[in-house]
Amino acid sequence: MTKKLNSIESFIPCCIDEFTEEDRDILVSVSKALGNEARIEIYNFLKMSGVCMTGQLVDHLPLAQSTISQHLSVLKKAGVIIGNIEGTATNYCINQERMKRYHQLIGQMI
Amino acid sequence: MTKKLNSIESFIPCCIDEFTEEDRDILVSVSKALGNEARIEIYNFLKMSGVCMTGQLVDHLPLAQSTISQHLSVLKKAGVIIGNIEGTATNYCINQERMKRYHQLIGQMI
DNA sequence: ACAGTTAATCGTAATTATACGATTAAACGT
DNA sequence: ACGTTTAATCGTATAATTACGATTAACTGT
Repeated sequence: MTKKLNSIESFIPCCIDEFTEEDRDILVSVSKALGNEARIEIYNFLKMSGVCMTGQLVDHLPLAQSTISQHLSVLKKAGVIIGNIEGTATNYCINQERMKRYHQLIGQMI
Repeated sequence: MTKKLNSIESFIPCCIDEFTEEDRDILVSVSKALGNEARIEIYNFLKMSGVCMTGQLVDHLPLAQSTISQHLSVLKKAGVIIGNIEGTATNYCINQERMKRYHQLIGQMI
């Protein structure tokens, strides 16, 4: 008898574990955001520079401006980075809190 | 002047950072492997049970046996889990070493 | 008001991921 | 030897991701 579900939406975690729905969401979304070479590179560049504008990333990476903007959007949606609009530019920086939480959750998984 | 590269293969990290090529690879591949709800669920189930067979996961998750086998393959390729063939069954467990290293790398990123 | 700068969004093509059922392969029990 | 059990692999459909150029939107400076 095979299962019919085409998605994982209906997961009811049957085993008692220490993760809330929100924890799971952080784990999946942050992992997904970090699971790409360009985004890891963006993250590290951001970490080194503290804060930087999209333009600097465009200069640094061999990718189109629109592609980098898309990657920044993914990182932002996952809460990994924060963007502050300053005039015509946008300054990005790492969301330390979110990353600390992610680090903690990975720690709990070991 | 737009860039022509269609991939990120040729990245030469221009900023001095503490990550080796291998570190980056661990970060990307483990993140990618964990960036999926079904695989997080598999991971947690594996963590709770210590060791388990594919069959137990098939019973636990609302997914086809082939799909779960595919997810296990992704986790295995990323080094997140280890599979031991025992007769007709395969016993999976978490690769503690790999996860510890990943945890450490995430820590370095904060 | 208007040209310039910066980044986001749109439209789209190509690739990769996710899911399934069916089949195959390997080891076990009788 | 033969059927059973268990998990991997194959073939394939659909969805999501990744990349691009073009366009749009918003703020600056003159």
